[in-house]
Amino acid sequence: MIKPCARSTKPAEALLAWYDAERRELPWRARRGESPDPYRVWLSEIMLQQTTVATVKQHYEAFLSRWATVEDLACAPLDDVLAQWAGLGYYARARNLHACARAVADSRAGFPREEAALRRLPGIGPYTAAAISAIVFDQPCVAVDGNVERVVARFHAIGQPPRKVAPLIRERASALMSRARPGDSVQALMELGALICVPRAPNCAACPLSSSCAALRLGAPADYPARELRPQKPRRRGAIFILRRGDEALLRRLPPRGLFGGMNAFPSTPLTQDVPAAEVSRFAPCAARWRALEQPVTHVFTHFALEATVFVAHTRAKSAPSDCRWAARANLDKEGLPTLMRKAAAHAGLVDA
DNA sequence: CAACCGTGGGC
DNA sequence: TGCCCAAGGTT
Repeated sequence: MIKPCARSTKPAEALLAWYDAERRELPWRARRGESPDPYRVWLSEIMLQQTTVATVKQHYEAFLSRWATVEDLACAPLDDVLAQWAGLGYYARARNLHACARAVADSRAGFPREEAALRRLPGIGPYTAAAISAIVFDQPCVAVDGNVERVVARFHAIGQPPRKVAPLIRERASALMSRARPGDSVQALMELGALICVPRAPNCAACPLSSSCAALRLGAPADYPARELRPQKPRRRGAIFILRRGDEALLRRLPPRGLFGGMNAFPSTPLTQDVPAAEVSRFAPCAARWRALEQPVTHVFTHFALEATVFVAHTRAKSAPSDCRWAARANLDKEGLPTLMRKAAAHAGLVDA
């Protein structure tokens, strides 16, 4: 923590007062006067990585009721955790979540308090380590997420993209925190970014920091933070192969890592490569009378857009290619599918959209 | 360290 | 519609 000069105390206090009055009740947030549960906060922080509060709310309660403690989660089979995670995206998070639960449960000491110790656990990076240490254990850690970057960049009218001036952002964020209440200070900064200092049209009239905000003084709060140049998103083509055996079994292939790593998936062309229609057939899992569905499925990932033709075929063969396995059609929902694969299954009339 | 890794919603 | 953004981490 940076020792504050007298002038920086004021915005920090104003921010805390605003937070005390306006904070949302969230499923993972301790109520006033109650102490936070490390497991609940950790689980929420992992889910919230690059994921909106609205989306997390749809998955959080079900996850928590299925595994109420970190020990419960540690005992669960990884496949169950991945299935429960289906639809949330960034599936490496689920594998790291499970590995982290096992590490914490094995330690017999619960979650560590210190930022450095938290940082060593799988799936916990700089932001999450600081957030957990501050929120759960009220340690004076500075957690810088996208919200905090935006609030600080505006408050100080910082012209460079946040990634290029990370140490400065961190120092300025620290100056906006109260030494007396680190956990609430961290949450207050993020809450301000989520509710008031929002990306497009910030509600400066309702902002507790407006009287000292440099970007507002310049008349252009929405111009901060500076945007990074983004390369254009490539468009890729490919195919997804759904092989049916009678009415009850479907062929699956589980990518070991990378895109959809560990997740239930149908055989496909390598989706991270562009495969023109004329070349997709050589990626079919076996020879069969493949029928292409009329409309391709489209799906937009973070770093590329995909248009995939869905092929369907029937077989009576009981054997499966070495890297594939047969799985019951009835288990599709229970086992969980990534959204792209769910789209393909829905296209083929196998599940509801 | 830049690339990779999902998904949904807002405008 | 296409782009931006969301409580980022890993390699």
